[in-house]
Amino acid sequence: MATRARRSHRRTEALSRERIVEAAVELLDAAGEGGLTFRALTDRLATGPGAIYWHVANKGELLDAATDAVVAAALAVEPAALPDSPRDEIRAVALGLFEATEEHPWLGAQLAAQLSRNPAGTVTPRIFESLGRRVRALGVPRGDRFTATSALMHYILGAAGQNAANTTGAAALGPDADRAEFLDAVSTAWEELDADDYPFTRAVADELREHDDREQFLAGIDLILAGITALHPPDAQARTSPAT
Amino acid sequence: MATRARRSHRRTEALSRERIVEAAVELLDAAGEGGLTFRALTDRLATGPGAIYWHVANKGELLDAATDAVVAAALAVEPAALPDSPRDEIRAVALGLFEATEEHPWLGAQLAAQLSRNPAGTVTPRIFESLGRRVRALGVPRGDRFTATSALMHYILGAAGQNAANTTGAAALGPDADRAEFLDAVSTAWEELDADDYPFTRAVADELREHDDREQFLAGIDLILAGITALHPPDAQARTSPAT
DNA sequence: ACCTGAACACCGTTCAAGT
DNA sequence: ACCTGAACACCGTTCAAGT
Repeated sequence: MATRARRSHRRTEALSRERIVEAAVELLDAAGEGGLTFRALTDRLATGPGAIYWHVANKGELLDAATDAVVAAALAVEPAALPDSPRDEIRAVALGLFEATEEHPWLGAQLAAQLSRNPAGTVTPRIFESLGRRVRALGVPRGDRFTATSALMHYILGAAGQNAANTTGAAALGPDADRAEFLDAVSTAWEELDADDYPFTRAVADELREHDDREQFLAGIDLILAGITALHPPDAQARTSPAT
Repeated sequence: MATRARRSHRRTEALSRERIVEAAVELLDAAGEGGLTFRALTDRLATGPGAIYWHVANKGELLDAATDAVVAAALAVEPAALPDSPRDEIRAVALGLFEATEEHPWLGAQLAAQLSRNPAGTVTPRIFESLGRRVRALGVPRGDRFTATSALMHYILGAAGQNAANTTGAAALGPDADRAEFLDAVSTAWEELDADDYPFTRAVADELREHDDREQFLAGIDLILAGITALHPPDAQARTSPAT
């Protein structure tokens, strides 16, 4: 159906790693992980596969770079005027990542995959640093910061994956199906589970229908923040000299 | 190096979906997601691709089935004598899933991918039900159970993904490299990050080196449980009639 | 109903050759 | 140094044919 009007320009700019990664993100956004192929990429960039391999080692590295670019962009919003309570900042950082997985539905699965492929990569430190500074500012004692920050990060990654699933699921229902429609379908499926094996899931299925993703996500963040404060009460010393 | 001794039997059992899924899990365990191909599968099962397609719709469904089988097995350990405090049960269920991602390093990434591919699938309800029952038994009021259970599940999925990354990463270092060696390498990499951009991550890098994965994971569970108790204190009514 | 296996379309990657 | 594009090995999937 769509007219094949790509390659309208005969490539004015030279090829670069940035342009390639940018095109990769666009392809991923448009058609998911299956949409990113070297054929589609060469088409869009009006070049041959060899040119891409000059700038990028392989497809895995390209996926890593795309993931990193999107995460970096999501975290870069911070400098703008944010509420200055560490607690609200953590909520804002978390929500920024959450929203990135809404804009880029491939991101959730990719974050997990990227970690497996390249665990020493750049994505984890980025997120970890952004959260950890605020955890320190919260007054969490030195020895408890690693645990608290990890817990926040793991929750965010897990919830982001689930959220991406809902976006993808809605898209799979049809081009004009929205999220509410999809959650309604899942909720109905849950209500039809075996009564003996799934009493709890059946009982809360209707909450899935009504729930607001963002609110739900932030409620989880609040839960963890409450746990941090309960288990690791602010250390007076850490608070008076926050740079420690 | 390994002698190609597969197919020693001329297939005594008939092919079945179970046998196929079982072989798929074995291939995934042995060589990761890249190890599962229809060629390897037909080889191992001494059959042709058409036979597999008779029992399974496509590769995605096969991956889903493998993921579901492994998760179901991990959760099935429950019936055995478990500590009967809901809190300890939640810890045990969580640890069971965590250990499953250690045994099956592909599981972490696959859980995220499976959710995206088939969000209405069987894996989420299984985990959700298992955790949710204990959250109810904990005395969490009706309206807060969904949030509490979701938070636990998301944390577990995120941490499982990260843990799988460490296992995969260690394997990538070489066949005889262990986990501690890998964490040491990541820790060093973190210490070499830019001092201006990554002060927090650099400061806690050494804790990564010393940390025990399981302890760290359970500390996160405890954090969330503490948050649940703090934010949603047990409802006396729910406790006296736990079936509500 | 269940299985065989050749064939197809497509993919990531390489590399000799160009500028 | 950077790019071209044909070629290669491999993959998921199909399907006419068998039992």
